[in-house]
Amino acid sequence: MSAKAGSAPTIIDVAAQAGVSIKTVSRVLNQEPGVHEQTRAQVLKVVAELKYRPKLSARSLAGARSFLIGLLYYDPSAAFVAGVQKGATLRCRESGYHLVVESLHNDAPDIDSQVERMVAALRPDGMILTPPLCDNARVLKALLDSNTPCVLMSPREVSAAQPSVRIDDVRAAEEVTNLLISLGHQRIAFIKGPDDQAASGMRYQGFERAMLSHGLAVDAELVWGGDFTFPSGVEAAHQLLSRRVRPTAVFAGNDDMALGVLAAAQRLGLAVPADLSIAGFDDSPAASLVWPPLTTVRQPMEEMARAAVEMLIAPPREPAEGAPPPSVNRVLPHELLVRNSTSALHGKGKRKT
Amino acid sequence: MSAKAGSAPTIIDVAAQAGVSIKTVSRVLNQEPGVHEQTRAQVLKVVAELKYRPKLSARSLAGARSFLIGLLYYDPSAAFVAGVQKGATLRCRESGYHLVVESLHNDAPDIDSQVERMVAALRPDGMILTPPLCDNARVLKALLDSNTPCVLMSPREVSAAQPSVRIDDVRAAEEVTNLLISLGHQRIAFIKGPDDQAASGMRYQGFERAMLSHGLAVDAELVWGGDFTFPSGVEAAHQLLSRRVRPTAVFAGNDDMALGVLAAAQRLGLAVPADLSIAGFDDSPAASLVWPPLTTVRQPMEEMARAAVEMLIAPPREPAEGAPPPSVNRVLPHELLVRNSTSALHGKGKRKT
DNA sequence: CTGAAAGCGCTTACAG
DNA sequence: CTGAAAGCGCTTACAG
Repeated sequence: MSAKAGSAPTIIDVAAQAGVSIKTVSRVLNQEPGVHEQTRAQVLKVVAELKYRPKLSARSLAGARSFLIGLLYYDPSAAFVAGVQKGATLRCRESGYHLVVESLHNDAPDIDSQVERMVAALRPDGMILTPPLCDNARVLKALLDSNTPCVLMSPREVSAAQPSVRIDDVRAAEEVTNLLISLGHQRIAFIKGPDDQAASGMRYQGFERAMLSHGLAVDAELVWGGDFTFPSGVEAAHQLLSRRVRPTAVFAGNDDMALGVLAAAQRLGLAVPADLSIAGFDDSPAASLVWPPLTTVRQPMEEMARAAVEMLIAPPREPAEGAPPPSVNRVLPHELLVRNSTSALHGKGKRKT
Repeated sequence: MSAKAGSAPTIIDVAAQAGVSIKTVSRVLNQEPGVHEQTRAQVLKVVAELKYRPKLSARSLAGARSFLIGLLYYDPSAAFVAGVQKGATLRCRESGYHLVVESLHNDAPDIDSQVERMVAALRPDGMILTPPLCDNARVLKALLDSNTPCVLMSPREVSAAQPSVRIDDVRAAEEVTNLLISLGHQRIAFIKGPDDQAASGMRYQGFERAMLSHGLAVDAELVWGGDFTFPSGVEAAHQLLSRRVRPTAVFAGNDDMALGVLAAAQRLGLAVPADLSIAGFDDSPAASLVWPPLTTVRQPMEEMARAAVEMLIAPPREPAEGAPPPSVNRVLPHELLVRNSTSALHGKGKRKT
């Protein structure tokens, strides 16, 4: 009564061996209620003996779920994606799901068709979008049309209709700025990211808010528009450091640009942080691979990805009586990493706030 | 005769609309020979009109292929994985395949069971393994037992029985060393990677070979054992730079360690490359995000991944009469990137070789 | 608490 | 060059 040699056991083999119907085996495997405890134990025993593993394609074809979660990403945010992917695959594994990744080009003219083809073939139970794809209207429309649930990671706009996971970029940028101010810095330069990235504006907002709340003016001469790349950080540094009165600190909207500032400063013979404090944002791998290591903000990528997967595989149910409705827009705590690229201005020490 | 509103069209809808049997539709879609050109055109037209997309789960269940390629990776090699993943997903898309990724911990006690579960559920048509998983005996055995074809990327050992893709690490390390020697350096230090990583030994071999072939001795005092991490590069630098006669150049077995040397040198007040030349290996993202940018070796990750996918979806057929058998162990060309972290020794200029 | 039947949407032999 | 039938291995209603 055992499986034919050579081919993997099927649910029929398990049912026969356990002396039950395949429906009962299915119930046990899917943790459906209403199976006698003894029956359940017996089925589980046979499953273990036979090393039976339900075939995803059969489950997917017959049922309403595919046990597949899709992850769409666009290369530039590679460091961002690494953490996301780790958290997502681990969380998927815990629930018998699998992660299918797809690398897209944000500017591809047929990007919607690429997405449409992917979901039509795979029928994933959900999709995770990372920036800048999570702000791409054509991608979002293709997903909406195909009725695929998705969670956006750090999207530009948050709406009740669209589940998302993010950190509070404004608050985090405010904290970085407060740190610099508390170190005695007043002429603080800011390097913005590109306008088409959601984080750019939010981080600038946080910078501005902190400056104003400390009665410090935001000098337009000390705000430079970069594009989140290393070379644009180098250029920004050359511009900002040639001002009549030089800034004593530079806060770059992301680490790559901060690294550009660091490289430029070192090339110009400036000591960091003695002559210039530098802060970034993201805690990219390189941030701790330079000297001095960069003061920056860490986003909990893994945890954010886990949260995203959870929202997809266990869609929020009707909240219990009186319980608060589960939020579809989650904000996870970030972490301010104070490292050696920032220090007190001219030995003035920590200023009272 | 059109598909029921709301649900996606099936092969039956296409067949009805085109006035042929589903078998003929299947033939056209799978590019099987022996379909009248007019029939083919008609089917294709209806497919386009209906936006019909075959469902992967149905094809997979009925047929011998799953159209899924698995990518197994272990975090530390994150930078390596990014390129691999991009190449793999793009190549997969060209052939209607999809990439399922799984993040594993190389030391997990149940790693073989994790792999076994994954392949049993997914039945991928092939698997790509990156270091160090491609050298993990338990992973390889689990895959062999399940009869899943796999391609190893840069494995420690190459065998005719096991398809692989890699670069010539020995030759590349030799070239880096030759570069340093041609710049006039003679006291060249080398930082090895950990013994359990295949690349460590090969890169050291290349270093040694180049030194010996130029009549230069490999001074045991100038060889340090690191572990491919940034801190181990820092430590190596402190050790190597405190030797009675200091090295004028350091060749680190990978970029992370080279970055550690760079950071340590800068902290010690040494000018790079004027006082010390530094070379790495891998062209990690950070290698060009520091000042000076690192001289290093680029592995063509994307191309390697594309090659791996190809070996998996189009298994080598019987070679044509007289044609050379397609190699299952491909070696792709690397690229020596000479950047600013290396320069001629004390202005001695390029020495004739 | 349990099961017999139908069906998901394709491909595989097989036949003509 | 084309098609009718069976079947892949599960889940879904439905019935008891």
